[in-house]
Amino acid sequence: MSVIRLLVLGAVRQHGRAHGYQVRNDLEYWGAHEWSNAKPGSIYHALKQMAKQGLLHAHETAPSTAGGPPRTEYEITEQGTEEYFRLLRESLTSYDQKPDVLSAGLGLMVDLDRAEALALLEQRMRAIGEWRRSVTEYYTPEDGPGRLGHIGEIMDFWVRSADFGAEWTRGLIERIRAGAYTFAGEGEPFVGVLAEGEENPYATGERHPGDAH
Amino acid sequence: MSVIRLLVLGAVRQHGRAHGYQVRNDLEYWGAHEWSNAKPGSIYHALKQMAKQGLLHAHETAPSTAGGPPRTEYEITEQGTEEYFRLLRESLTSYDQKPDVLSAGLGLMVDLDRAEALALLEQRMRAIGEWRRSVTEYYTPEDGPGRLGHIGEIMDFWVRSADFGAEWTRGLIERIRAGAYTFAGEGEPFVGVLAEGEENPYATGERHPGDAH
DNA sequence: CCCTCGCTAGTCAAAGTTGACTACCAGGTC
DNA sequence: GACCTGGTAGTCAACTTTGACTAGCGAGGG
Repeated sequence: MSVIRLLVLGAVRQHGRAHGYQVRNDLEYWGAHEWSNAKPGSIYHALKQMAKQGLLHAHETAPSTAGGPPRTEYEITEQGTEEYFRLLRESLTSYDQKPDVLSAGLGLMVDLDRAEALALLEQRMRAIGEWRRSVTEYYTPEDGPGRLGHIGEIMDFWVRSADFGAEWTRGLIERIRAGAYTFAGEGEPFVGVLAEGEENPYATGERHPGDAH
Repeated sequence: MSVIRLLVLGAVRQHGRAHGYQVRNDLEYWGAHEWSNAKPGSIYHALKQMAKQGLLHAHETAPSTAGGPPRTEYEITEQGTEEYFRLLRESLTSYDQKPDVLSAGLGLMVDLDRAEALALLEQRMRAIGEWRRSVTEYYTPEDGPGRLGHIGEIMDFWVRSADFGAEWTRGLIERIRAGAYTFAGEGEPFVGVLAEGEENPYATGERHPGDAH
């Protein structure tokens, strides 16, 4: 499950036709550089790779109007659209502890219709529950917890994280069920990408304290 | 910050002298294959790379007693020990949202003394607080939250995750302060690695439901 | 006594990630 | 009019990660 691929496919799809730098800006607008590994190198690599695999179609265009090297524009193919929705559905249902996947799914969930988003999130709840059950069973030594010593803290941390994830998901489900946000097929969609030339209110390279360096 | 490096250094250090397969088994014993990218390829790669960089010293040994190809044993160098403690301290103090780093730190924190572990975790609390403050300031549009539409859910998720992380850390600090676990210099350490030939009670390739595939 | 199974111990090519670097142009400035 | 800054658009080499593959040995079944 590559978060970059999901994000890049989502960005290209919303634009219809986009070049690398636009995608890069969208991801920054979404804050993706903060919670995922969305860096220039990864983005351009993903575009090229997915073009090679037929998920995107590359158009070589004339050198840009505003300086810089000639740029390549990409369009999503039918195969790419299928892959996009596959990744998006997976990001919302699977519980894999790495929060970047879920974040990407949240940013793009409105490309689904409301009913499906709800169904996927319900499925997520079940997945978390099953994960929790299997892990607590599996890692509890016969002579009770505590037997693991400080290693047990790791498990405690996972399990409580899973509980937190479930609780948060439940809240999200309620908000969506109560009518929050605009999903596919519900009129004017939320504008999630930057138009050509629009400035990004959140774009700075600023670091936050506590960031790992 | 490479989790693999931290884990591998920690495992080699506890053994005194270890070959790749032993390290691999320790990481499985710690459950690291569940919450980090500890796979054979990564482990062997990290060993080789760190040997090249002088963090480990490699001994070529005779073909093993129990079949298989000739194996290489590694010992940690002084430089490697420094790097190990640097990574370990960083894993406990820095807040980077990816839970694998913290998990590794938890598994290895008893290599520090109790006072230092507590100080580092207090530092972690402060880092989470600063991170939270800077992010909520920075990403709150002038016309109030909600302005971000569903994209705001991503931020809500991060911020609440940070709160959860802080709360959990506080609990851990209390347990440690109350005398839980055995830290460096406090007598018989907890046995965190498998002796040669000891079987691993948690070793199966079993998948858990909800795992991403 | 042969054959398969599973464990030990690891390799390798392909893919992905990182961080630093390039080149070009516009606009201000000394 | 030379220079410097900042934005646009992207490349590249070095490194890391992934998942599938290899090869040897012992135990046990037939």
